[in-house]
Amino acid sequence: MKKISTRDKIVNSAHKLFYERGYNATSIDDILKDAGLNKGSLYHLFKGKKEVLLAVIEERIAYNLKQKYKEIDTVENPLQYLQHKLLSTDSFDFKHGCALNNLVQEMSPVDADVAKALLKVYNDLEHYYFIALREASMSDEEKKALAKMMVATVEGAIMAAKAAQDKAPFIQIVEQLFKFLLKV
Amino acid sequence: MKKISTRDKIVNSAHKLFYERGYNATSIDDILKDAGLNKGSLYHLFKGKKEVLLAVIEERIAYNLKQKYKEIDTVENPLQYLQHKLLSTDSFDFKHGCALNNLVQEMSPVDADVAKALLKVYNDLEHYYFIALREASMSDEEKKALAKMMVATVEGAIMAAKAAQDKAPFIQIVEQLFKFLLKV
DNA sequence: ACCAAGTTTGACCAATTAGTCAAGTAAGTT
DNA sequence: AACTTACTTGACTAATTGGTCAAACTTGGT
Repeated sequence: MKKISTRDKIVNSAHKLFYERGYNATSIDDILKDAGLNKGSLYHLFKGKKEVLLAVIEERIAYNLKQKYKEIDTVENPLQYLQHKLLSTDSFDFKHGCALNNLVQEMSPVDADVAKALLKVYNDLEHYYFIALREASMSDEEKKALAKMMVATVEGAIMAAKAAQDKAPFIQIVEQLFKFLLKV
Repeated sequence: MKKISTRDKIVNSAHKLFYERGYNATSIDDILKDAGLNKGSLYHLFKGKKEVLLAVIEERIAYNLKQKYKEIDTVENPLQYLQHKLLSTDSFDFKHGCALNNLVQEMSPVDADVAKALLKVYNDLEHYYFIALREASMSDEEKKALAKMMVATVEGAIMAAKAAQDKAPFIQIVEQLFKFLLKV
């Protein structure tokens, strides 16, 4: 039974609620209620709601991505590893989609600071896909372009699942994508 | 100088603002201010904010999609036509992304009625891509799966452009996708 | 002109929003 | 014990939220 710092309680609750409801639809009071804290504690630690969001992006979303793909450059068959990671059952929550994607949609056009933080994570994501292509016989430029497309397809697949509120489209699209990759 | 009905003024303003800011971030007062109308007019014509959203989805987003792709089953080279439509400069606003996608992200997990209306449009979108594949030498099942993947890739490309707040990633990904399609 | 239906006006309401702050408590340092 | 710093409490504010409604205005039919 380790005790969780006040800061972590806030960032955890904010992460969860921003993911499930979106940034605008989550109030500070919602976060505090979920975390079991009072208002002053939050404003003692953060300048405001936006700073909480930046912490969520940098300390949770970026971190989770790193945890998910950190082994990809040591693994034997990285493309297969990637496919397996994507299709493993708890890979993502089809109902709420991709935490990164969700925030990009909602926030990137609206706030430059947030957009910058999100773009950094997005670039990391593309980089992991680039590494997954290291065995492929093509130039680095081509790998980069292909990785970009793969990320787009997977993110689009998550969105398709969200539109249908059903995981099936996601699986179908990812399988189609990898069927494709084998041909090239 | 034709005069626009009150209803159309509301739906137009709502469509624009929902697209630019999102549903939750747009207040009824914002819509009314943009439309130059008073509160009672809106509540005379609509039950509430959600009904305005449903009108936007069914009368604007679905309609615009239809307008964009209605010629695709008569055109000579439908795949090339699709590519051209996607890459034509005013095809979409990279800053705000895809109106359909945006609403799916924000609303589908939260409201079943809205999710249903959005899914219908999403299925139409996939159907247009399916038609664009009519010349391809494969079974209808394969075409359907491929069309699904193409939609996902294009939607993901829009999201990549939104993340970067720059149209370039979108163009790159769409080009990569069609380069791919030629190989198969 | 008269009437009834459709439409518009804008003040009003209760609830919620992000953010403030003076007062209190806990925890370490000497 | 005395003192200082870090943290927590929760009442408060000003603004905004979606929604209501009685009164006023248009409009078209007779």
